Amino acid sequence: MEIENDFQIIPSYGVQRVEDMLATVVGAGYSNTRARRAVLEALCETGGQATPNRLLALGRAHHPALGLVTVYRTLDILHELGLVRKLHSDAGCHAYAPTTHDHGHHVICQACGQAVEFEGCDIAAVVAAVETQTGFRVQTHWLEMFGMCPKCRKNEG
Amino acid sequence: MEIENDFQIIPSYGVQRVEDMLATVVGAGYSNTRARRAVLEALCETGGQATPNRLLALGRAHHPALGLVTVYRTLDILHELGLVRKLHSDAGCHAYAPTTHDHGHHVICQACGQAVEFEGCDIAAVVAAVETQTGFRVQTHWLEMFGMCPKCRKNEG
DNA sequence: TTACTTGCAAAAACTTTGCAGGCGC
DNA sequence: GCGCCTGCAAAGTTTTTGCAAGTAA
Repeated sequence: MEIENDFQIIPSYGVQRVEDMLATVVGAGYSNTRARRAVLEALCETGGQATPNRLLALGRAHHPALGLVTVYRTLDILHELGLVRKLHSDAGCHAYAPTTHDHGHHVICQACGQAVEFEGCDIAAVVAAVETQTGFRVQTHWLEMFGMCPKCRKNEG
Repeated sequence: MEIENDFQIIPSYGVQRVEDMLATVVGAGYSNTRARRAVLEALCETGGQATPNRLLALGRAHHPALGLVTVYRTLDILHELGLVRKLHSDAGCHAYAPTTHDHGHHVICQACGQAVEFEGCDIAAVVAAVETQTGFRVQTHWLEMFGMCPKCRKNEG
């Protein structure tokens, strides 16, 4: 199996490839344009998350005329198709990360910002406890973890 | 025990009272001002969450000259003192909710927007699985649930 | 009285909308 | 060539900053 880039800690959880995402976009009836390819390429070079502004900077390496508006519009499409998720933190809620699993949540490195999706979030017991405690009926949830990625832990000794 | 308002589903998880929050603010060395009391009162009238703009509208009932900037600055202080948390959702990340527990997360009604804090989020097993899966060392996490509150479920029959 | 606070105005940051021209198919 | 797509400009939102006047202690 081919390693895509530095950020790929565990191959099976690596960054989704540009071609796969592009195929989904085209399959949904959208055109294969230079600007959209540039955004997808940028997204795959980010280490797991990026703000629209950062995607613009990275994308311009592939397509110098790329505009910020197009980044936003492309992210809308990718979100609609389930190819990206929005990440949230107290530091800001402007980052997007590529999706790699059906029911995915992210763990984010507090040192370098790398975001990796994990699977198997089994919190049924917690949900049941909350329903009993509050009387709510829980329909969906949202979970994010923050810590240190393997690389940053190694660099800290 | 006195019921504070409509939004208090379970007494022990009810809205924190203005006086308690004010005592904490004053104890931290901040002045007891009319504007700050107005924001605290607004916060306790919201049903568990509100945006700065909504707090401004509610707060002006108590202090007509209240300005939006002061709402933001007061929220900063309350956040620093751990008295409010920021809520996040795909719909937007502009809402704040009063804190009622040490390690709190919120469950939010998708119909009326009410937010209630719950305690006892035991996700140690999930954290351990994520650490094994990704190689990250998880330091903190963040969890939010979405569903229907008792009142809205009743209204839907 | 003194220092902290406030509210206005303005700026900054982020996101969306309108539109004429360009590009994919 | 037709119609989707793009990028610029401008507008709309949300949040922060500067500052003179006001208020708590």
